[in-house]
Amino acid sequence: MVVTIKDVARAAGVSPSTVCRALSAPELVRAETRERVRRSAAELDYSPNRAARGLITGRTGNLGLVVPDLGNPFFPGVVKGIQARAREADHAVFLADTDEDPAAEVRLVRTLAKQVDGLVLCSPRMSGTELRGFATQTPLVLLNRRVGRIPAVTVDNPGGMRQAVTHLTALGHRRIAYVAGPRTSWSNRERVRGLRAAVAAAGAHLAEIGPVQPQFDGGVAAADPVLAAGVTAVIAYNDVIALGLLSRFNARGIAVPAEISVLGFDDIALAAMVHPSLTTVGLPMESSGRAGVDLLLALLRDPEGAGATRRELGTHLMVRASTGPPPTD
Amino acid sequence: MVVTIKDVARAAGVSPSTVCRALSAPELVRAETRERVRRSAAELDYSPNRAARGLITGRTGNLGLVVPDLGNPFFPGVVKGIQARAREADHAVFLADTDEDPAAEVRLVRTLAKQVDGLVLCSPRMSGTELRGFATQTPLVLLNRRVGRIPAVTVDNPGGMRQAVTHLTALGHRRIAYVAGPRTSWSNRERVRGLRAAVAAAGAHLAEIGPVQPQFDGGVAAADPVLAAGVTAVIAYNDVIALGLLSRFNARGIAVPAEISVLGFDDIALAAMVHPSLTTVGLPMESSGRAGVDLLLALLRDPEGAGATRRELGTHLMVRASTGPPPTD
DNA sequence: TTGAAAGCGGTACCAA
DNA sequence: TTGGTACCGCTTTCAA
Repeated sequence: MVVTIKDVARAAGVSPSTVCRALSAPELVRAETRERVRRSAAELDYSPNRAARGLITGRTGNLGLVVPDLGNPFFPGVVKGIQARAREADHAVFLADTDEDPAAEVRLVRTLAKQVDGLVLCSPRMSGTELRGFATQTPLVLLNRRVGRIPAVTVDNPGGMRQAVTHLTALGHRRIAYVAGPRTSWSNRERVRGLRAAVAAAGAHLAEIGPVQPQFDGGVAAADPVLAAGVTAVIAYNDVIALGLLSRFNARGIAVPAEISVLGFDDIALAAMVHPSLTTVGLPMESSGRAGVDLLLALLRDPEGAGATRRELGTHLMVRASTGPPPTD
Repeated sequence: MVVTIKDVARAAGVSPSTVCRALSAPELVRAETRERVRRSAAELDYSPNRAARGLITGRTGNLGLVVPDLGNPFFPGVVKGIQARAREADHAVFLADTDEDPAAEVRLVRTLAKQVDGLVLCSPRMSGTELRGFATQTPLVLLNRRVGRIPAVTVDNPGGMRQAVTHLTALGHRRIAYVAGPRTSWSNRERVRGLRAAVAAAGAHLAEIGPVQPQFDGGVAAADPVLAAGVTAVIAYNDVIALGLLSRFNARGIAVPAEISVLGFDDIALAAMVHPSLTTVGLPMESSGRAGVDLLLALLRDPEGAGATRRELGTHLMVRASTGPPPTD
């Protein structure tokens, strides 16, 4: 059987109340008693049942994290940051993968909400209305999405696109393609917005392909339309799509970057491992996670949230081997 | 505020007991009352607090999952399988990443154990003694590790190595290198064992390199020693190491597979995406996860576990572009 | 078929 | 400084 507070109380010859105090408000207990209780607790290897505690304090010491798809190498980075920061603050993290299913997402949020102090929703797929509903019931922080006044951590997508376009136009590219991610993705909309502005400002020409699934196969499928568009460079919604492009170009014998330059977004670990290595816009994945937890903890301390409820983080271009000057023919 | 069973009871004009029954043992409630309760529950968007329920039933409907490092692309596959199977059985999954830290692993298991019905520990790093201790206190299933009689799901590592060696020797290779993973890894020990036997049976020669970190950089570091060993083929502990090998070979201008064949282990999604695509021993990652949950659920139903407590799953060789005949000079 | 009451493992208040 | 008691949200006897 699991050891409870009563077992410790009996072993130490005190009441459960005293055990509770000795462990969570030591200054209220006589030093001698405190020590006795602590020894008993240690001997019995006691640790309080957080769920039971949460029932009365309203605080479980647990955070919930919901992500759409752990298979997308972008998310593990965020998860790492969140876990690290949460652990520093002595909170455990419960993680749920929704498998890109908005309905499952709603169910999981509902289930999790009861057992945690607050939730971090990473790139949530559910509707803004649903999100607003949850936000009124439970402390909530969004990552990579903005909905009303819900606390959120985002990255500067337009700024990233600006850097990407500056890089390409400096190399001499004038005709650029974009392979779009899901229409429902907030990040995709932001990236398109920034891209159009940057391309227009540079007086270059933009060909928009897609949307495609933000996966390897999406990139494979987009490769031929990209070539048909007669561009000298292509920017993908994310790195995974870019890898699909590279693969298909390779299969068709198209040299990268000699014949076409390829640029990704996210800087997943993989981007540096493939050949040619992928030029990409790096996002601060771990920092995003940490910032999300910081916002959530602040929200828990001060539920009315007079403090900052928004964070926007910068991006940085990682120039690698997949981009170069356009062909000179 | 969150809606509780009392709110539903009040709305439906019945007692909390009746609400409880109407939702979890419908046959005990008159049809008319049952409907009234259900409508009220739906209107108020009520869902029971699983932690509170767990306090009394001893069943939370939650499973805990502990993995060493989500950044290793091997684990998300397993996690997917576990989540899918758990969801079918109406269980939520709480996932903790230990960041490869055995001490953190112990802490997390202890914290999680109180809030879940049982735990799946994926490739646990803690000592066998500690594992045995936990196993007596809480329902536990191990993935990729065998310790005493603790229920476990493993894959046939020696069998996978046999397939790999058969493939290489059939191509004509006689001198093969192995880049080893961590000495503490149960899987690595099993793979080495199978490999030595298979190489000996084929009358070939084996050069053992490492151990190295099971990461990209580990593979990069191992590449030069592999070449120095004068082999015509190399098998890596896992795909990530193999990718590091490919990268370094490429940088040194060594053609794969013309000059040396490279073979991985795991079949992470990435293996098919790189160029040249990676021949590798595929493990049933999702099935492992599902099987783990199955074992755990069986254990919960029948704690004495008269049933099967072990599952070993098969492996399958994925022949791709990174292996070919040895150079003919 | 339904309700009242006890209790799961804790914490918090009040009184001693 | 300590113990008794009530209660968090829910389930489960036991009676009615």
